[in-house]
Amino acid sequence: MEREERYRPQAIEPKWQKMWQDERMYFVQAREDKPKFYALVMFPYPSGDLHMGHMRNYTIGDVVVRFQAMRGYNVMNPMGWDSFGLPAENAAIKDGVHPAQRTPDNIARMKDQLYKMGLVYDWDREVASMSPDYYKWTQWMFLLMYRRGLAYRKKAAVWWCPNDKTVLANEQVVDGHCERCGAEVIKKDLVQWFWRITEYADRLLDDLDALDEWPDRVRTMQRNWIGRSTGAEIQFPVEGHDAVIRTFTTRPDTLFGATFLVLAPEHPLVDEITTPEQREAVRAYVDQARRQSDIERLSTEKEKTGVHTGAYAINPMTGTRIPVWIADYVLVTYGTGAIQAVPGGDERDYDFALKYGLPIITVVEPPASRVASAGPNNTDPSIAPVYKQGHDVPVYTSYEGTMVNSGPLDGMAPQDAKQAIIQLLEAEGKGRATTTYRLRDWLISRQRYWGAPIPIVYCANCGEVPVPEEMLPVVLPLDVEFKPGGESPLARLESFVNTTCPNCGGPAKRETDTMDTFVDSSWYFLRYCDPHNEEIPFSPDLANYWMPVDQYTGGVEHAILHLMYSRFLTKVVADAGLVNVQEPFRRLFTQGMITKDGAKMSKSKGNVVPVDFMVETKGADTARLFSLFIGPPDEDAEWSDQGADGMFRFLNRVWRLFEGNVMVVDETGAERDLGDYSPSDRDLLRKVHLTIRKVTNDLERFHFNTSVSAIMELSNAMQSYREAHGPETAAYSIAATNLLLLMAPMSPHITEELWHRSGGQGSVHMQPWPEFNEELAAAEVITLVIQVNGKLRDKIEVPADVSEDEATTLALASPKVQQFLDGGTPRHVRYVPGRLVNIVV
RNA sequence: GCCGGAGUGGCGUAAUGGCAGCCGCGCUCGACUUAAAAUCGAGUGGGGAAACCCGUGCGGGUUCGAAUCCCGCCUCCGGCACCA
Repeated sequence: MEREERYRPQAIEPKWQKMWQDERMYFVQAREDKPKFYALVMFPYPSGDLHMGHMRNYTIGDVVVRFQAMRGYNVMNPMGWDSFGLPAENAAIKDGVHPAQRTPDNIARMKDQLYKMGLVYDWDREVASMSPDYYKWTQWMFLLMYRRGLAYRKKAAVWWCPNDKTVLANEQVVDGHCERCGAEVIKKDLVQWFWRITEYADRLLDDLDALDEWPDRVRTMQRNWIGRSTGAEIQFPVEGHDAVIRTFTTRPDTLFGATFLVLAPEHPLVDEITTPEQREAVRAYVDQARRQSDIERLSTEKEKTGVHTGAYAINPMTGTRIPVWIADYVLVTYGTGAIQAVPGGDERDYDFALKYGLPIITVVEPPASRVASAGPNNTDPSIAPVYKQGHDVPVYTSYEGTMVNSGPLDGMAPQDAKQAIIQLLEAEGKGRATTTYRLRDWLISRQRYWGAPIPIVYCANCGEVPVPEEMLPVVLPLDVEFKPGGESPLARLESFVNTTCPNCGGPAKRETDTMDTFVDSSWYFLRYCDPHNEEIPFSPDLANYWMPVDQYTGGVEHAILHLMYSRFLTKVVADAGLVNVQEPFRRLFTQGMITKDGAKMSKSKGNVVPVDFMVETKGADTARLFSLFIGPPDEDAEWSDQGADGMFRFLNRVWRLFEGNVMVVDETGAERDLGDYSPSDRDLLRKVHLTIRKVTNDLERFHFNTSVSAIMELSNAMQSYREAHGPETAAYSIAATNLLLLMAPMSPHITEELWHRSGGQGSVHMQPWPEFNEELAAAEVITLVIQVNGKLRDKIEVPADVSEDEATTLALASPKVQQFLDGGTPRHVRYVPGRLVNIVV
């Protein structure tokens, strides 16, 4: 290599990018002679420009791909575009450029940026959700759902974003605000399309247990979101009416303590049972509840309020007449929208009972030990009974204790009483065991333009008719006025709306809502397996070969929405026999954000570090390596231009390690006897093999920051060796070869360049991953730490195979130890082989 | 309130029962240079002249030995939250 030539990434990176692309190095087919590895990074929304925050994600994915390919896997690494969605439509409204025009431009720009970062994809598998070739099959998925009874239309109170002028799924509402634009959402009664994800709630929950290569955080979030609780539904007849109020409770054992019922203000029976005397008060309360924003209403700080309907219900076990109230702390959307209030066993009911003077009965007597250990100042009713406002009956919510005042349940433990009362209720037809979920059905219709049309027509004769498969796709028309106005812009396009019924041929109207873009992204990983199939969404054989995704990488912000919808769709597709995996993503990695000036990079904040800038000034390898080195990849990290400069300096040092006549070797292991190496050769080879072990383990476990630091240590060792012995030794060649191989997945260009310059055959990326050699890594001399009373006092060099007796004798002979022994004898000596001697005096 | 996760030099971090601070940033000094940049070298937790002492959010505990394990707090981040 020319001595004077400097490292100029701009001169070498494009050359190798072109080579990887021209040689189709990462384009793959299903084959049986190699194990498969499906690597996937969440496909991006094509907003146009990528910054280093995005690049951390794609770099991680690329390292996985190149690493697993070197390890001999048949690696599929596809890329595509989540190209339907609101931002393009909103931009179109603002400046008149049609999304169908703008989006391909954005895709081209982003593709170029991915290319310049040296990211390698199988571009033959590229998909874009906006393409009719793709959304034809998204519509097919809708029909599959419809056929299986999982797609239905109903009028419901749904979340509406007044800014984006569309409905939102429950999952897209965060703290009462639109997940996308941040506007406060409101409730509207609308007829909408839903997918019955609740039917899969149990499977979605139970199968989480088997996803042991997912972060616990994500699994916990999904568990919370599904929110399964088991209990009982109990029927309370209303006095003087045919109506029966059904309540849901997780504590049916406390039924004998139910002294009133509470309905949500929106409960359908409210009007029917309210007495004339209470009509005015009830109406006022309902109005007031409706006017409140959900944020106000759901505040736990607020004092509980309610009003008596005037009606009474009968406690089915005691026969007691108990009043029926309405209160806004009961939610119409959860359980049955009605509860049995047990003030003695529930703090909310207790507060409510105290405020309105309702009766309180103790049904669970706590063990004396609990009361004693909680002490007199306890304020937590889940620990011990609490007497609020000096009332003589306490509230106590724990399961521990004995049933009292509960007829046949008296003396039982609450857990046993729970089973017993359910049996009694079921025997008498007054209730049943049941399970409820926090999870709601997935609202998939949107009143917006830039999405896949829902393939349904409405016929005056036949009613709701699914568009037959052979007539797909229902093409999204381009000549549309996309100003939103509360209904889909498609509704104003008569040429789209008016059609004929596929059933009877009579006049019909098309559904004008489009699908939530999360539908598009819930199955794209299946399409990648067989992206050009024109007959079916994907061939089951190919999907069965590639699925599941072995490594899925993306942002934790998708922990609930995208990841749960994808799991749901995969299960439905599996139930239909199209693929034989129940879970789409075997291993999940959620990477942290890169911040700049303490905030997420965004154009509006002006704190982005653009890809083009990084590539032009320091090169793709520096950008890649620094984004891996910046910190643990699952945590957020702050971008530092100075840190990136440091990484550029490191690559310059690596470059200079190859100055002079440095040759890489084909066999990366030792091809000579250990005895032929000098002691400093052996030291270098030891470092090489320790680094092979460290980097291999770290890349498997996604500890990229520590692999980079291990590689830096190796390069420092090579630098020292080179100064003493020059670069033309066998040991140095072996070190140089392994340095390039270990760095190749992370900094692919410089390694490819140096590999070729140093006589390497073929691409560095097609070489086998280096093997760790235990023998070469073994040390002949080790440093033994000597502690006195657990504190470091001395270090001695000893042969690696030193015996305990020898080590102990050497340690006791240390002058430092003698000083601390002060003439006495040690009380105790502990030897940890190969590590330390601890002397207790 | 409940459930997770995290608190270590000036900064990003490393060490998950055995040498606290690897690697890097920054900083200081030195070499090269007319000079600067680049590069290279030395140093860099605090105190102390040194021996040594102190030090991983706070308080206790287990252990020969604790950043790491246990108990009790504090702070920050994320999720859920009047969910019956």
